[in-house]
Formats: sequence, structure tokens, C-alpha cells
Amino acid sequence: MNLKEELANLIFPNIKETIEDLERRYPERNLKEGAKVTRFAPSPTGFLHTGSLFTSMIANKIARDSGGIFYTRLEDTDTKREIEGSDKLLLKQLKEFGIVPNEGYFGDHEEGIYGPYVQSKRKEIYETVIKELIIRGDAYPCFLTPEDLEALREEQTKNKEITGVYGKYAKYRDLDVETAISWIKEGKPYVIRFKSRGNHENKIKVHDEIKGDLLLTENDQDVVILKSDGLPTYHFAHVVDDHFMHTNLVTRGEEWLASLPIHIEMFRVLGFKAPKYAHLPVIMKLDDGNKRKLSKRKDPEASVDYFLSQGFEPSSLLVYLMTIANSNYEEFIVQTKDYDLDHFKFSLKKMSLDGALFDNDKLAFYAKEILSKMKKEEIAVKSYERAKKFSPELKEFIEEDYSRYEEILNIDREKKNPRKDYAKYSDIYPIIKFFKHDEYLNILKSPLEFNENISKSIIKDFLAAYLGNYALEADENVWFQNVKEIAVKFNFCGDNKLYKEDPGKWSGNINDACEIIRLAIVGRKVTPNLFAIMKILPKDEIDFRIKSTIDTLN
RNA sequence: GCUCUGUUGGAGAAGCGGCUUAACUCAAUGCCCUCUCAAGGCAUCAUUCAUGGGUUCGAAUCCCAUACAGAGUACCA
Repeated sequence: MNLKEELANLIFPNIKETIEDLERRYPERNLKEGAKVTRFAPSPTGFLHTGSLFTSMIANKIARDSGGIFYTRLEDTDTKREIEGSDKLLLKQLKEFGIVPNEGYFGDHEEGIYGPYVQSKRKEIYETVIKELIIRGDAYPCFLTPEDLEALREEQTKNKEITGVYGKYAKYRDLDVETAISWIKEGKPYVIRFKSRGNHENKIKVHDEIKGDLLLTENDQDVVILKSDGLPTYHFAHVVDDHFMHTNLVTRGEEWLASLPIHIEMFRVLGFKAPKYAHLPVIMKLDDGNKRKLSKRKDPEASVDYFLSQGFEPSSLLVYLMTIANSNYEEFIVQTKDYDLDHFKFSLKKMSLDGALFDNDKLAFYAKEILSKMKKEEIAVKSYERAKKFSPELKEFIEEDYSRYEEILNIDREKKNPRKDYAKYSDIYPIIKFFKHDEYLNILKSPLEFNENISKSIIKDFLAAYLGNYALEADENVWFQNVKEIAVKFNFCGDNKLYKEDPGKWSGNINDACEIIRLAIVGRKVTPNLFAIMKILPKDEIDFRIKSTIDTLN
């Protein structure tokens, strides 16, 4: 046994397998030509970030479109930042957006033969690879302390050099193995670093599926691959996991682009075939005139939880995100009126190179668009489900009379250009609550804002004449003619053009007459179609409301 | 500081050497329609593609410099 083997055995006494064994354990996936294997690999450090949703939506889409696999992997190697329970939450929220992996970590269980899909459970796999790397001389124990590193950085900064552990600064890379062995036996703390053969004077050509051919600086840093807590760093875990899980397209945030040379070098040294990469732009936000990454601390939109609790239909966020991902998706929508993401052909090549500003207005536009296109049955069910969790008042309202609720939602819905009152489910109740008797009583507590140019007595008499005489049996036209006939008796003008010629001649125009009825029945000046509302309200309720209004005028 | 990567209207962007008087979408504004609102229809909104040079008969498109922005620079991911 040579010294390097001795060192490797000292560090990993329990590891008996080799990389070759692992290759046999995790054979090539049997997929059709062109099938993409993608993944979403979150860290359990909080709720789902909007950027993560964006990334996973794309990864999922690519895998599905190509007949491949989309899987999830938990990257829980940072025990300090880990937040209890966030792993389950992440997967649950992903599911609410209809993103369900084909295999991997599901929050409560794992599926698939390439597991474990939780990094903390893959220790022996990393150790197996590192052990071999040590034997080959491509990795070594490093005894630099945090203080040493600090001092080194300071010196390098002072000398305007590139900071880090590389070249002559990689103090322990060529330490003789015997010394290393004895130090480890003494219990000296250490990490394992990858021994880079690169030179930062060299440029390497890399290809990114979005950004195209790129010239990056070759890596020469001896990065840490195994931390002193025995867990791997991201860089190493990425290389090992994506290799043995046979990811062939890595989709990740742009912030990883800078470390791509490290990954490429590791894949090469290990003799693994590197996957393709797509570094996705990061969603930004304007702050004081400067663009910056959406921040969970500063921006509510950074958390997917915000959209869910606000009551956005999950698919509408997805549609919006897809318009950022591929702006030609908007043209697709205009042409097809089809909001089903499955029908759209996504292309990495069409992605923008830099991060888009999150646009709440545009989200609202698509959100309204999508809710307005839903069948009344669907929006009723979905809003009811949400109300059960977030809105006790709406829940109660719905349960009073479910079919009435559907009818209310259906006002001006079943036509080519439906109303767009709601951007989110939480917009529903405030708009429709006036249907409730008690809510109407509430509204009446403050005076109704009748047009001050019309005398109270005219309003009162007009309402009294209208009371009980609604003409709701036939269509809207008949209803309106009826309103007009009665209004004309009180000197309201039935013809707007005529009214405009000399407003002084009239009590008001027909709009004013309608406003009086609207205020009496709904209590607001702005409502959906009055005829439709009156059709839904019981006749005695309408009677009650008109009488009550007349009473307030006395 | 250093290393990368970007920069087309208020926002998302198309365009990738002549077909561009810069598409399309959101926002904004105005008009029309109209019982209010929403929706819808119509129209307006970049003489110019960060700036300055260059190449070319011709540049948003190619080259160079500058400016600005973003990312990375951890025993975090």
C-alpha cells in the first residue's frame, strides 16, 4: 500500500467501494434520444423563492417536452442555515403550482433508483469519490484555519491579487503525505480540497444553452470539496450527484456561471461527462433606480408564499413567469387564446440574457385574464377551496347558497369578452359581499352618496315608483326600458344626446336614474351589471333595500 | 479591488448587416361604445437602439474604447 492509499484509508476507513462500483449501482438512464434529465435542487433554508419557482418551472417544462425526467434533490449540506420543516414546505408549494417531479425527493418520501435524493444521506458516495481522488493525488487534506484564510485574503487584497487558495497560496497541496498522516492522527482539523491543475491566465471556452459560447477564466482555485463537518460543498456535490443521477441538462441561476470552470474541471478530472448547462437570468426588482435581485427580505414578491396567500391562481403566476422566460409566449397567447403552458413550445435559445424586472401590473393582467376565462364551476370550486383556508367570511357566504355563488361569479362571464373583476381569489369577496343582507345593513350605516344635483324628493318618489316594478322576467332590454319609462315620469332624460344639449331642463339623465337604483340596491356607485344583480337577489330583498333607502331619505 | 457577463421606450421584449418610417405584450393617455365599472374597439406613446470612435455603398445589428448595471470573489448554496 502506498502512502496516498494509507492517507485515504486513514480518512475514510469505512469506505470499501470504488467509483466503478458506483457507476454500476447507478447505470445510464434508458431514455429516448434527446430526452432531457433536469432537476430542481433546493436548499431547505426557507419557503420557495419566486426565482426557484421560475427555474423549476423551466426545468420541468424542458424535461416533459423532451420526454425526459425531472427530479428533485435536497441540498441540505449547510446545516447552519437549515430551517426546520422548510424542505417539506418547498415541495408542497411546488406542487401547488402543479410542478410534480418524476422522481426524487417529495418532502415526505423518495422515489427512484438514483437515490438517496437527500445530500446528507449520500455521505458514503461523496467519500467514495474523494477517497479515490486522494489516492490519485487530485485531492488533499488542507490544514489552513479560518484565521489563516482570513490573513491570506487580507494580504492578497493588499497586493491586488486574486484572493483564494491557489498556486503558491495552496500551502498544503504538496505537503508530504507522511506529515499529513501524522497531523491527522494527532487530530489536527482539516478540510479536503480539490487539487486544481488550472491556470487563471488561461481562458476556457464553455457553452451555455442560453448565453451561447463563453470565454471564462480557467479555474486554479483549490476549492474545498469536503468541509470539516464531513459534508461536501455545493461544487463537489453538484458534480457527483448530477453525474450519478445522470442529469444531462443543469438549469440553475446565473449566479453559478462564475463557478462553472470549477465544475468543468472536476468533471474532467473525474473522467465524467459534463452535462449541458443553462444559466437562467435572475428576476430583478427596481430599488432606488438600481436593479437588484428579488430579495426575500425586502420584496414580498420574492416569496411564492406571498402569491399563494394573496390568492393568486397559481397558474397565472406561471403564465406570467413564462412570458418572462420566452417573450414569444405572449404572441402565442394572442394568437391561440390558450393559457395551457403544455401547449407552448419553450426554447432556451429565446431566453433573455439578463434578468427581467418583476412586473406586478403584468402579472395582474394575466391573472385577471385567466380568472375571467374560467368556467363558473371551476372558479367557484377553487375560490371555495381557498376560502376554507384564508377567508372565513367568503366561506360562510358560499355555504349559505352555493348555486347563488356560482350565479354571482357568472355575471358577464359566459361571453366572448368576459368581465375582469378579479385578479386573485381574494378580490372576490369585497366585490360581491353586498349580496348579503347583513352586509347591506352595514353599508346603510353611512349615508348613500346620491348625486347632490338631484333633489331628495325626486329620488324618493322615483324609488317609490320603481318599488315592486322591476321587469326582471324577460331580458335586459325589457328591464332597461322599464327603468326608462319610470324615470321619464320624473323628468329624467332618456336620451343622452338630448340631455347634453340642455342638462338644466331635466332632473338628470338615465344614467343618474340607474345610479339611484344602483345605490339603493347595492349601496355603491360601481358594480357589475345591475340587471344581473337584480336577477340574483330575491325580490323581497330588493323590496327591502329600496324601502330602506327611501326611509333613509326621510 | 479583482474576474466574468450584460446594456433596444415607463416594464417584458422582437430584431442579429439593406425587407425597420424598430414587431408584439403590459402600463399610461385620449376618443368611441355604454345604466356605473370592467371588458371591448380605435388612436397616441423610442427620429432611434448606453456614449464616443471605427469598418461598410449601407450599422440597433460587425470591431474598439469609455460609461453604467448585474453576478461571482466562503469550510453558503
